[in-house]
Amino acid sequence: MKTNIYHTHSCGELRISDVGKDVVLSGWIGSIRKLGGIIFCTLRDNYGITQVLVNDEHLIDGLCKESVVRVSGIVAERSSKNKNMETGDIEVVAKEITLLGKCNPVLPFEINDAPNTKEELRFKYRYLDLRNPETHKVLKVRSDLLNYVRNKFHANEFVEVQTPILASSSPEGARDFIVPTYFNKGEFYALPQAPQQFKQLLMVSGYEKYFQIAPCFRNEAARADRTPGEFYQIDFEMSFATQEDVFEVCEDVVSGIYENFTKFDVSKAPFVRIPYKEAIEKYCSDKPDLRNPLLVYDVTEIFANTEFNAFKGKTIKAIKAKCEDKGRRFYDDLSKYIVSLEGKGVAWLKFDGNEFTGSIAKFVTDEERKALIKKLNLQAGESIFMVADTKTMAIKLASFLRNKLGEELDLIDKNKVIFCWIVDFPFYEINEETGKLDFSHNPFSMPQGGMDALLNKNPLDIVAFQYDLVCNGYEMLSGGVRNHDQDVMVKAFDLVGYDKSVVENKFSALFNAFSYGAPPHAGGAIGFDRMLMQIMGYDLIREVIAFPLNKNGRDNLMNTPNKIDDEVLRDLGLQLIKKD
RNA sequence: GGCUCGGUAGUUCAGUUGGUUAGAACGCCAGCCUGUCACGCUGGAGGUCGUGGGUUCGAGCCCCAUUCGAGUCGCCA
Repeated sequence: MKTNIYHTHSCGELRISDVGKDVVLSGWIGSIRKLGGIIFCTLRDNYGITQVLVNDEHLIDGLCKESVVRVSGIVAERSSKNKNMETGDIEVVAKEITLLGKCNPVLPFEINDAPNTKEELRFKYRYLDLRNPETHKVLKVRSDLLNYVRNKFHANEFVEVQTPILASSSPEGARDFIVPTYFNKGEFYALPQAPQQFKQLLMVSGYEKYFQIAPCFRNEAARADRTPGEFYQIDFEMSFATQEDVFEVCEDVVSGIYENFTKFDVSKAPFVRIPYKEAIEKYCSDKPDLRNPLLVYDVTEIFANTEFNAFKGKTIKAIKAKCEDKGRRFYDDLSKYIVSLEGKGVAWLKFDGNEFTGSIAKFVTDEERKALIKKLNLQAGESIFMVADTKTMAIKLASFLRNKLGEELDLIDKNKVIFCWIVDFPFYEINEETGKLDFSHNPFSMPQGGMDALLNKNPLDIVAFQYDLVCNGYEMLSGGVRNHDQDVMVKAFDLVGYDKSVVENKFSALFNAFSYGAPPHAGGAIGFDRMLMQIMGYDLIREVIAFPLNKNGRDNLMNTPNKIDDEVLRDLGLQLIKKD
């Protein structure tokens, strides 16, 4: 703490050893407790809280809570100490109190109670919200995490490069934010959805190891765990590196982060690797929450000859769980939940060790019953929950059902953090709308087997060097070994019906660069905000962002976005279309 | 774009079958109080019940529309 006219100490540092010292503190008045002849105030700054004893009422004339003041006085030992405060052994006996910043006595909400206030109001007055010590801490932890990550990558010889914000549309699949410009009327920048192409170009430049805590922009709807508009990724790329090399770096960084920033019981590296196909089979999800012990079974074959109409010709997924104590209501609520996701409902069976009871018990034949018991290794007291639909839909619904059951039956240990790598994502898939072959993820990852696989394998059997790091059901990282070979790239696009000219034109920078000697390279990007959210135990990503946009992409503090003057529009060569 | 939930005092909320002057807690204001730390006690002020229409003798409550906010599906690596 630098001594100046405002302070000799911070509000968090005075201790019993400082008793007798003349001190000056500055900060916000947190509370004023008048006990007649004496008054206790708390003074709060960035570093802590100190109690101020005021013996003369006139010293605080005209002051109210949250006023900013300078207090000079003498440190004294308290006659009644407060063990809950770091500075609780002492107090500052005020000699002089100067108002530095006055405050309206009626605040939009109480600072102490800020986290319990309606989010809308908190964010409109975010500067007040962030005064609350609990909320205040978030941005400090964010800062520490940024620092940790930077140091970690620098220590591993990664070069930090800032890639353009004013860029052109990148093929990530989301909609772009478009920026008009005065210099080139009728043309637009796009804010980058990720620095994907730039970082690959840096590999061609020979930097070998690149990283950036990169702002990314996607013009898509928000969720509790997804910001609208902008977010940050820990983006990195390595040349002459394999998938295993990437995993090693990530496991080191991620393990370090969780060890240093959390008290969770975290899975140890190396993290378990699960092929995409297996993840879909066992969990019906490519981002399974492994804290949840429930597995999904495919029972389509068992019901191949069923008389139950809702099952006929459908893919049927089943989950078994112990829930003897649950009544009819539990099963009905699950069914409602599945219906809300556009499913048909949940078919369920209770098993007492011999017989089934439940919604579809009367349709289950003796043969089907035996097959179910065998396949699911069913025990007395367990129930079976089933969803039947088209294959895609059944998988989706089973995934939601698995999560919901895990939550409702309290099967998820909140103190655990379990990481896994989902690997071997399919390179191609059939586009459900067009019925044609399409890329399943991004077209820049390397198909396993390279040109040989593209030429000789069934495209739907080709898997990519494409991987996700999943943690407790959240996708924390996504990456791949990139395709750096022009010929393989052209062939990969050829299989989905794109001519060489499409690749040349659409991704000209990268494609051209690869004709001048590109090293094999691989990398990924960690969702920074989402990881911080989890580290700090929040369910809302907005909590860990300084000035978050709301669900609709608005900032009611700064009134963003807003209309611009007609004159500005004209200068940009833009015209608005009036809505009907 | 769909579905669900919500908007009542500065804040967080309650408000019964549609029925007198719309309540509580916290905060604010005033007074009392010399060891509080969620201080305590007494009193007071504070409301266009999101907005607009409708039904009714009568609407915070019922109906329609609209707006704002949240969750979720679609979407989004």
